[in-house]
Amino acid sequence: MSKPSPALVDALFRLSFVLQGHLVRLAAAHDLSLVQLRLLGILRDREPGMLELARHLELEKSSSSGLIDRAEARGLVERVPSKEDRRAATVRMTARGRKLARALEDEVSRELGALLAVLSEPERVKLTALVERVVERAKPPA
Amino acid sequence: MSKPSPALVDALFRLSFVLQGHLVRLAAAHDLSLVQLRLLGILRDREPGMLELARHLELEKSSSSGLIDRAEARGLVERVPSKEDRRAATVRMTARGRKLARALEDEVSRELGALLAVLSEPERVKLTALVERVVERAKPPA
DNA sequence: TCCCTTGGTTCGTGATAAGAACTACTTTAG
DNA sequence: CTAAAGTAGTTCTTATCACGAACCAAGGGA
Repeated sequence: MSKPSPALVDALFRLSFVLQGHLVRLAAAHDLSLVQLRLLGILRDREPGMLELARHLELEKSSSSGLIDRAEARGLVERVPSKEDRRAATVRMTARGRKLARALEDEVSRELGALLAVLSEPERVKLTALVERVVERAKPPA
Repeated sequence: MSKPSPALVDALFRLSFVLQGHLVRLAAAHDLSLVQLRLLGILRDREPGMLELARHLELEKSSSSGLIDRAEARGLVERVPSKEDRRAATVRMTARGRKLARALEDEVSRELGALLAVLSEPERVKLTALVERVVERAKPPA
């Protein structure tokens, strides 16, 4: 359980604030909250029910209900009633939502690209590998 | 302006969500919001005025006013009237706030330590260097 | 001195999250 | 087959928190 160096802890948190800051600003530019942005990210490759969605976003189901209300009102997602279970519905992105998600993804990677330009390609590869191993370890608890 | 690989973008954002998630949970365990946590972080080595503080936190001055109200009510910080300018006051951490900040810092680095244990010491050093260069570049725009 | 700027606070409003209560459907135990 | 228990979602009330506009002093020229 050797403590990591303060420099590393500090650098990582600074990085995380920088990244989140970018996300928040970019989302805001499209009138989205950070949670709505995460929602779009999640729906990119999933079509979860409310409950599952709430779990992903770490929200109460009542909160995600409201979240989807708002997103649906803006035409970004739609509730799809389940055929098998008449209580359930899944949430799916609309074409409009998908387009917005794609645009955001683009802007994000453009901005991040500017930051990462300080590193050489081999360095970026190395960084990718290191970070992936760390986040990998973070998954299990979830 | 070469786009970074999606894998890297993805890994970095995943990491940033993991880190922020830790912060949020830890802060919540002490009944603090993320912003209050950042406040403590900022006050560790500064004694800013309201306006300067708002800038650091990217809040409106009215918001930081309320923020400090709440933190002050909990005895974590105090407003120190400026001697030179009778309008102004600076915000300073109290002993109680400092103690809490220290405890949080400890918990944070303990949790992060568990994550970073997947890397060897040389790898951590490498990671530190890479991340520092990236965040360094992020500073200027601020 | 008069006016403009600056540091802060107050107040009203809006967004969002939690939790409890409720509806409707499914599943399970007898 | 039916009653009881569980599950998926919604609704409603409440609390937090951020913003913006209005406001109050107190500085600082000209």
